[in-house]
Amino acid sequence: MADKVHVSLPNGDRLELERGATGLDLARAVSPRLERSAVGVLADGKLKGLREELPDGADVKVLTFDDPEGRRIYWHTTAHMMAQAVCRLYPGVLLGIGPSVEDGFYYDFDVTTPFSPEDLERIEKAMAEVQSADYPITVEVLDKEEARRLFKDQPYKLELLEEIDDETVTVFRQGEFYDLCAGPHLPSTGVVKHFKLLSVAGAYWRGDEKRPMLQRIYGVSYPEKSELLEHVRKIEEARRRDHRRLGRELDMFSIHDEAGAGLVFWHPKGGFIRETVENFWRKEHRKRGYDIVYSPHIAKIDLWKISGHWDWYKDSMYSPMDIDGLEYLLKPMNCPFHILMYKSQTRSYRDLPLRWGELGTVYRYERSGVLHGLLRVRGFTQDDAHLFCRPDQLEDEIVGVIDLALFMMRSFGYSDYSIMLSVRDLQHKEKYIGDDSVWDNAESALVAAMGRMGLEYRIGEGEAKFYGPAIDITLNDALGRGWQGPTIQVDFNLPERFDMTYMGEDNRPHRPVMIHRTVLGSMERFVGGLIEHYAGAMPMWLSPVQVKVLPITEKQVSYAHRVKETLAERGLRPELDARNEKIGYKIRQAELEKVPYMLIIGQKEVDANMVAVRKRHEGDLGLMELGEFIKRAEKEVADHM
RNA sequence: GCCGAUGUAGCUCAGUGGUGGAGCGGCUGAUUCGUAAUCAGCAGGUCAUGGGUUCGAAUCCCAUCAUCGGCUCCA
Repeated sequence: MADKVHVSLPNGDRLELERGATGLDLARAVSPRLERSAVGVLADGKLKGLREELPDGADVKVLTFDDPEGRRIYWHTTAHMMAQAVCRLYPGVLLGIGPSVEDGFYYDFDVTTPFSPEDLERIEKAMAEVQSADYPITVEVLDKEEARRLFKDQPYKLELLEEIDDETVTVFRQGEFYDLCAGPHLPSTGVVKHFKLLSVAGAYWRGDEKRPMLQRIYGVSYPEKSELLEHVRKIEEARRRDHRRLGRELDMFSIHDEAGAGLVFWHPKGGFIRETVENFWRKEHRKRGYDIVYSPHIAKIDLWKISGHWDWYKDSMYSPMDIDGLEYLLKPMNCPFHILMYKSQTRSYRDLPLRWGELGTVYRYERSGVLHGLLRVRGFTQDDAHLFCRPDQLEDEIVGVIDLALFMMRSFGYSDYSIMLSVRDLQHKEKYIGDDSVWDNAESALVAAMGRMGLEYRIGEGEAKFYGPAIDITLNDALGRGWQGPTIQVDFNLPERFDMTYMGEDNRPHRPVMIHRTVLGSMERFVGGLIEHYAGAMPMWLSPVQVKVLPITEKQVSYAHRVKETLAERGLRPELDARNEKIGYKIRQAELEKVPYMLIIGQKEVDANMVAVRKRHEGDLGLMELGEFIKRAEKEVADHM
């Protein structure tokens, strides 16, 4: 047997190492820097720890914290360190699971008394001891019987153990701590440099609300202190942008105990934003061949029995109300109404496609614990639309919807998004309604549509609902956070249930395809998202107040008033602050209100018949003719800046 | 709905069993001021709601409602 092994690096280089060489040896051979920053290895696509032996002939990549997989190893080990600390402080604690997540890690514990924020500090201190002890992290392979004995006092671990198919399992040890874990992990606990525990919350064991509630501690860790500080700064930035806070401070909306949780009151300023969004939405839909319809807020329960919603979603619908001895429901969605309208006359193949949009207000019962500002409410207005088309029109319609969706996103300043196509699980075709060929055609129409538009997307196999494939777009906002954006859902079910038809060229009835789609989601959620995206500083076209006219003393008030009138006549939205306050005070207030422009009017401006322009966040732009400022402002409005 | 925390003036918060406070905001007055807070005075509270313990409750106990962080859920 040769005493050397060879591995290939990502850049194509081949490297010769002693047989038995580990990832750590490899990193050392490449560079001292890599040796310091290495956290794991990807060998032929499989994650390995740095202490594991490298297979001969493998394609290997040394992972650092900068690789997503490397980060996960780093965080996973930090989770173990936290568990070790918790075990030291709370003897008898039962361990749940402790994985890495998107931006950090957590570990679930079953403890008699829940953790308090002060406990987190104690646990951090104990973690620091684990860190400085720099325990080597070792792995051993046990057969299940040995593992059962090892974890005899850890019922949650025993449960996990029974679900593992292999005959053997791996256990990772660091100091006195050991955990059932697939790994991999860092070579020792000293590798983790900077960590912080962020929050504690209840979480059901295995996410099942019928199982015990465990205490989950979330945390994050980084190799560099500056990265940890940046992480904390980002959390604070998110707090600063919270639409609930900004919504109150900027007088946009309110929610009242007296009226009920999850029910939104739009104040004039928030109402303005919503109105502007809605008007823009209507105009764009008209341009693209949509008709706009209206439907009632309540209807007989039978309608939702036919649609199937009553069976599926009874628990999140409000109780029926009795009207003349018949049961009526507050509508949780608009689609049955649009279907009734469709069926109000015989449709010809020549009528299709029909595109009907509605800003439809719906009510859904959301459990009390999930309500959240504008983002999760009990009454909301969907920017709903239903398209009814022939199967051969599906692809074109999908292209049209995606194009509209992306146009709308761009118009509101979202340039970063990702797309998912949800299709059937081919292993379980029986779960889906509709013929195979209908599904095949629809799925390939969606694929073709995205191909035509040159879009990149992920495929979510088995993610489709039982009634049809879908396209979902996730937006990333200014902080890089994901938001649910446009959704496009093909539906084979409702046309069937309502027996919708159109007369074909062959003079026989055919089944139309139905597409549900929303581009903004709901007005509540969308405006809430906009507030956070722009941190409350809305662009000109969406700003309820665009210009604050600020006279320096009483002497300039009448001139300032004329300036304001002129702006208003040009269709801009000015406000005059003629209060008896110093100019610094008025400016400060206008800045806090996030008004895009301030026009400061002193004696100098009156004498010169000019205005001094100040831009939000930027400061003094100097003197301008009023006409010049108006041109600038109008351009900004038109460009959606 | 579940676990935990919280609820005091419009807002942010102090007040741990003995006569409810501050700053900001509001109102009034003075000041007439040049790019992020002028000064003074005044008003403003069923201490979330309901019950209980106590001579006495913002404070201790119970219930309810709501909010916050998560979990679960989201047609």
